[in-house]
Amino acid sequence: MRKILLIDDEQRMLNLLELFLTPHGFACLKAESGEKGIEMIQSQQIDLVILDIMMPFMDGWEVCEMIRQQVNVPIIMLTARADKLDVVRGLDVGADDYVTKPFDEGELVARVNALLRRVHKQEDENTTVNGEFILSHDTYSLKYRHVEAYLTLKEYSIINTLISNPKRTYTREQLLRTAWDYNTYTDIRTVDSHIRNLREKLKAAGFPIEEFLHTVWGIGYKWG
Amino acid sequence: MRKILLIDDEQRMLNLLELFLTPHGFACLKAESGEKGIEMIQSQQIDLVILDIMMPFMDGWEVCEMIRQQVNVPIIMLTARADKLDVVRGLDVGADDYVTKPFDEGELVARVNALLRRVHKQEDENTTVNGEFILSHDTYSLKYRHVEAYLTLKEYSIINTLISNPKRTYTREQLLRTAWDYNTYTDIRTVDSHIRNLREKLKAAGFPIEEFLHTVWGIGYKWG
DNA sequence: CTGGTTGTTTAAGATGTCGTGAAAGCAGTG
DNA sequence: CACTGCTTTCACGACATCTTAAACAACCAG
Repeated sequence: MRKILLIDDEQRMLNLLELFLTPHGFACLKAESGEKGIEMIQSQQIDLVILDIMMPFMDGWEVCEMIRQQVNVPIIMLTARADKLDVVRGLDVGADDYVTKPFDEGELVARVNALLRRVHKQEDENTTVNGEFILSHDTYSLKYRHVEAYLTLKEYSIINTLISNPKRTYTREQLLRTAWDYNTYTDIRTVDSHIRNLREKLKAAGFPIEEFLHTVWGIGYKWG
Repeated sequence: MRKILLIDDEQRMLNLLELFLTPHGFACLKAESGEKGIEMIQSQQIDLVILDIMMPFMDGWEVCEMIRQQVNVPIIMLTARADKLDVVRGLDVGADDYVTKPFDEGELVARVNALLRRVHKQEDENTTVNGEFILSHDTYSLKYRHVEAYLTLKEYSIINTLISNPKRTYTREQLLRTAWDYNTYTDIRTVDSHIRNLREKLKAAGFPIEEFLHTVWGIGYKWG
């Protein structure tokens, strides 16, 4: 079930949005200020944000920008008028779509669905490198030309980080941070072990892995 | 200079778009059909696509979808009416933004710029640019006209210092301080060795490095 | 031209990092 | 509780990078 965070200072609007969305199988979380919304984003996994532009204290632009600095969640902005300048500014701070008030249930749900579809589609595309590799988040497996290799949790985490940003070198530190809990004190060289296992496993599956999973001497590892 | 590919079956519209964009420093390429547009995308580096929806043979939706299967270039769609269904469908096939006809120069340019900024934001944040040279802090590499040379840690540190302040001459002393730990007593001549390695490596990659990485006799080294 | 100073090149030695193998620690399963 | 597979740790040798030293070339002043 997808979780949608609603941010609006008007209680009425929060209720309306929830009324529209819940029947279509979305779980709604409500925040009546930008600050609270940002807190909620930090504390839990949100699939999509609907954000009002006109709010006291922090307006929608600021909230949008702050969210973007932290996570890459899709954002739909609520605006009173369909102003072109608004749209341009929204693109600039990283909004993904707009809904102008007043809106009906059909339009809202259509846009939410479209955006979720787009994001998840892109996600699938993002894990496709060189058109030949596909990392599947459902099955924790890496495919190369329809040959599938199943990965363990850590192997998956590591390669997910690396493959999401090809060419970028990650330090062992950084890989630890993304694949392990924050306060666990695991040996830094554990990363090496998993890299080793990955190489072995993928080579055994017949992948040309040595061309993609590289060691960057003195720094860490990279994909591509 | 950013290259924009315009795809529209009407010659008039192609010319109008070009007329609007060229004064703002964009290089325009024109294709009067989806097929030709896709060909051009395959054959060269395009920064952004402007795509008409209403076209004979292949319409904008199809073209958009096909482009997306190949490259991740940002796409702006041109639509006759501001239909909400169009927008939703566009999001679905992977368009990034819309412009409705008729449009004026200001709006078009604003949207193009906004989209380019959004796309290149990430890239720009982690790089230092000097003319045609791009030093990437994620990949520890130096690019010159799309040719990439990977650097070792020390090489990277040194060139990072130099390129961040072009024209400024750094003494070996200063370079040591920025690239090495404070309390390490390394020979001052080590800097020379790394400079040498840099020159060799970058020359081998075909960079005109002798025009940029200069020795300042009696003092040290400088970039530019 | 000459001697002293500074920069470059070369090559060999020191350092530190990486890959490997082996084994212990865990966690889940039947 | 034994079995299995995943995760973590550790130590050794190999080797890329970094450092040092020394020979050599370029530069400058007088």
